Amino acid sequence: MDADPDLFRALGDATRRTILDELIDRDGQTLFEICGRLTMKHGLASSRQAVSQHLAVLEQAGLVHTRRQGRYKFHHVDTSPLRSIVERWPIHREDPDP
Amino acid sequence: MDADPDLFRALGDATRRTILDELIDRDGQTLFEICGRLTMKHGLASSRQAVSQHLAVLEQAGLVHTRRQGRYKFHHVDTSPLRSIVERWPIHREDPDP
DNA sequence: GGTATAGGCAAGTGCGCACTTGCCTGTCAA
DNA sequence: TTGACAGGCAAGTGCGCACTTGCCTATACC
Repeated sequence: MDADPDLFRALGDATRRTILDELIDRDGQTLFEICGRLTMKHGLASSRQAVSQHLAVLEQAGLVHTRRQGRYKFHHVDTSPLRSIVERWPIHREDPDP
Repeated sequence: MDADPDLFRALGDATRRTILDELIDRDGQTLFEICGRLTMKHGLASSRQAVSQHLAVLEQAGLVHTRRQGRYKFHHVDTSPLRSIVERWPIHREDPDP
């Protein structure tokens, strides 16, 4: 009945949504880069472990894919899971322009 | 930074998502109708108060509008708030058809 | 009027989840 | 090899949230 609870759970947290924003602004960041930008640009004093767990949730939802390279792990966004939302509840137009 | 936390909070619960499904299947239901259909069709033994609180969250998110008529209160879906999701994170195509 | 129906309000409870704390693994440069 | 750097794992904690419980208001039908 409910397709993917992981997707909605991932979107349920404000910090995770900001992480998505950051990854769209600059794709392929590492964990420490994301931590830094969250602190600098958004004033979110999130610890490294907190962000790491957030990224794990985003990855489980399929919104983020990871790529290992040496001791670095790059994170890439994938917005395609969001399509299931608008497919489940089609957005009817509000007739803004006559 | 974060436009509407209410929207994502509303979508975060599985019962609320099922309520949206039910209201799309049959718009303008009352509280008791929704309770009945949740129990019958989905096996969710949700109490009246629980569903009432769910509807309040959905209404606060703008996903449900209500219309009073006598002692009845009809609930109507409005999927337009979902547009902010795909506007915030545009869905790029996965090239499914070459 | 009286009663059943449809819904609302508010305090209390249990559990999931975000976050911390502490320690461990693996990679690169000196 | 040794140290710094990038990341992982697991147990513990605090709080928000879904749900219950109990009682109250208002509309409709007899």
